[in-house]
Amino acid sequence: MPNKIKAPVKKIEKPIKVEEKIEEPEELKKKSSDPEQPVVPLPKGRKTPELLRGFRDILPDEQIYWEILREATKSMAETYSFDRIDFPILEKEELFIRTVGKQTDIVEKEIYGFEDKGGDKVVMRPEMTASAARAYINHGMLNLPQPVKFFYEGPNFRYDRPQAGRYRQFYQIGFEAFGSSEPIIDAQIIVMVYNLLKTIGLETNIRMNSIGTQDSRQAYKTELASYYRTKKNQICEDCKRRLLKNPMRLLDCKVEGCVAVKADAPQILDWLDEESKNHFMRILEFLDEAGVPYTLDPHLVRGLDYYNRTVFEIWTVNDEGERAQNAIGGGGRYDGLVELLGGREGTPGCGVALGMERIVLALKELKVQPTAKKVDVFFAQLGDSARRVGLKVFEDFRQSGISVREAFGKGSLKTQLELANKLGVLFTLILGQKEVLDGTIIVRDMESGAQEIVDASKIIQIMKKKLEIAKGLDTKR
RNA sequence: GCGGUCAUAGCUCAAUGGUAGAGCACCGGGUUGUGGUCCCGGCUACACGGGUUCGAUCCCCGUUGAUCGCCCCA
Repeated sequence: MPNKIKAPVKKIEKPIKVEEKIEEPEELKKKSSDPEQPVVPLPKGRKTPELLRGFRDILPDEQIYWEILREATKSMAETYSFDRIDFPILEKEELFIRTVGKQTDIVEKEIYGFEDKGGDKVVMRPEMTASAARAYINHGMLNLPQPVKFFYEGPNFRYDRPQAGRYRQFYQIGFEAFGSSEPIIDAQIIVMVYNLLKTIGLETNIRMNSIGTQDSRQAYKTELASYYRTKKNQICEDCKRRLLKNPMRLLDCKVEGCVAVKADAPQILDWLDEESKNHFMRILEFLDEAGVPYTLDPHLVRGLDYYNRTVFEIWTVNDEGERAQNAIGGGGRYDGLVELLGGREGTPGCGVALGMERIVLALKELKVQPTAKKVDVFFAQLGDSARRVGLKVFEDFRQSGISVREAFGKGSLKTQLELANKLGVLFTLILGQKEVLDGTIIVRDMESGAQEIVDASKIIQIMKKKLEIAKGLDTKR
């Protein structure tokens, strides 16, 4: 506790330092750092540090879309009983090597990692499902009523080449359910996400596939590879590489020759074990029932090692643009994950991750126009005495719940009215020297320009009444 | 990691081998304390480095960044 009291005291000193910085940047640099160390000169002509590649600021203009998404997520999570959980950004490297897979691109070349001062190999998380499983085990959640369902939201990091909707720091929303292998769980997650996106205005299609169990998948891979080996002279260079590294990816190739070869390739669905096949059929039945549009995509393979059985991706429909066709989300079942991390044997799980910037991008492209929040009242002031009184009046308004804005930093009334106009407020309150002395406030109706002088002590009630009347007339507000 | 395209003010875009303009935005003004129109003024840019040239924003090379595609993924 004593620490908490001390902290603000220190902070008070800070603004003074900031001012010094503005006046004498060179001086301060020398003082603040080690005097032995020469000041590193900034590159010529570049006064401002630049954004790191693949990183971005999410500006106020865009926040509305993020808010819409977060709000919808929260309410959807509530109705489907997913509880909020947050994980640290830094995790042990081991966590992802064991789960995502050492051979995957994510781990092989996209990890932001370093050794910390204690010698631990740490990484900035490239995804969150592994953390979810880790948390499930760490906190003994196997003792809770199953399934245990969480949702989370936060940044992930992958050192990848930036592209539209792809950043090195990207935000995901995830839903995970541990402890049930019922196909209804898979279906419910898909239905929920589909509806979540629908409520914010995005029409999607789910691409569905099942990759069976480890064993059945392995058998299929072998079969597929041997099929392709016989056609080796007909496929492209990339595919020759895929054949060695990741045979399932062969089915993704768009090169003409390869497409022809693909037509006769063995299909994974034919290689599924009975149980997986059943599981998959049940899910599809549920989706049919729920009216979720989906497409079977036998070529869909997810890049993370922990998946088994169900895999799916969420795509926006009606993407006429030339943009890279990016899935806005993906997920699947990961029945071996918990066990892989040392949890109880056979603990099943299923989840989904949504790419937030991709959703925001889609919202923007589909011209989903978020309605800006309306402000009802603008508070204008003139002169110091008005400011002093105004601060209090403004606070009264805030507490009364009336949406109000101010510009105490501005001097002229003209400027303040301009601002009020831009905000589209219904009324502007004007408080000047004269009004302070008289104990009054001017209320200006912004539509008509009519003004009225009212008793300052009753201003809140008066405005409440006026707003009620004004809004009653204009149903749009 | 590989390939294509691109890089002029905060934004959208001009012009030019002799160092740059507009619109919007922003700030100020059009006499004392009144917005939505109008008028006036101000601010801010040739991504960075090197080469060719008497001289480069413009031509060439490199770097960085953006964008599109491959790979992969959210």
